[in-house]
Amino acid sequence: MKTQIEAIERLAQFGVKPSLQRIAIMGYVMDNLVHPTADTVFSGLSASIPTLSKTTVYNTLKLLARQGAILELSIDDKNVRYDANIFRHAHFRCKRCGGVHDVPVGDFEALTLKYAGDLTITESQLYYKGYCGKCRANADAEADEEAPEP
Amino acid sequence: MKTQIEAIERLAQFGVKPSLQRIAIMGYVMDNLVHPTADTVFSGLSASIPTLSKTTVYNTLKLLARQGAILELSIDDKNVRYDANIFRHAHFRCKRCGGVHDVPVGDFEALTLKYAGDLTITESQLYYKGYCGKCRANADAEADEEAPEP
DNA sequence: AATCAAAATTGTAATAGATACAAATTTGTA
DNA sequence: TACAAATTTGTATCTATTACAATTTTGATT
Repeated sequence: MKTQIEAIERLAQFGVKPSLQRIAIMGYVMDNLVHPTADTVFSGLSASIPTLSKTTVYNTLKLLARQGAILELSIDDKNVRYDANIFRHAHFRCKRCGGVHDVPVGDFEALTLKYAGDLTITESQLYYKGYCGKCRANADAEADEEAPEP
Repeated sequence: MKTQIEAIERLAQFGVKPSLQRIAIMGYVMDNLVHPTADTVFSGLSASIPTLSKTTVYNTLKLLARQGAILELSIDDKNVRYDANIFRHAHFRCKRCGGVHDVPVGDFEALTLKYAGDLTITESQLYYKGYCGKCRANADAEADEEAPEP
């Protein structure tokens, strides 16, 4: 982990007491900005921390999200995904391969401060869905196979 | 169901062949704009259609969403929710009671037409999270009990 | 250093939403 | 009426997540 110190700092910044496991989990999410699931985090760390429990990973990720140290994404129907990039940005999910990508959005900020009736808004997420370049190409190729154009 | 004809029309509009079950499911989602889950739809219909299978409900809702006749919301970590209101609007989820509400958003439109690199965007959803009025009040009351102010 | 309570971690068992799949039924057409 | 295609059903299964009790670690106090 190249950001161990940063992980500890991030924990401190959001009021989370640093333990071996918490530092490792925070560090993993900061190092792997591919929106990992709890299972991915567990798999990635269990080699270096053989005693690590999956429950700890689940609990810690939820704790970190609750404290605001990471983002919890619900863009994936199946798995909750986590993101250490807490700067305002949107997410895209390919409906074919399931890959989740960051999408910078300029005026997202304008939409996030709204107050709607008696609802107190604490966070906001903008999700896009569609097809990534690779899957787009594959889908086109398959469509050609079904109805070949001479 | 007061919108049976509208349900059939909606199915036709999005290229879904009407069957007894599909009409009922489409109609239920149109009549109950509370973002029901598959289980809610099943419970709501199984009285009037005793033979209805839960698998049919899951499959049909997925089909309707795929065809664009309804929206599939992933705002709830636990359950997928469905919305027959296919006009552009945002959603709010209370982190305490789990209730999902509609939030009209004016310039959401501006964010949805973006094209990001090689990503082909087919849909976009804006989610807000926080506390609804009722839960906000309850949370405040509980906070007072813990640290009473004389 | 020794003690002890609080906090954190672990492991197992259970829950529940969703899906796979094959059998049964319905539909539409020849 | 016959028959293939489409739809529905029911059961079994999968898997992400949580509950919970036991164990371990931490940190303060003597």
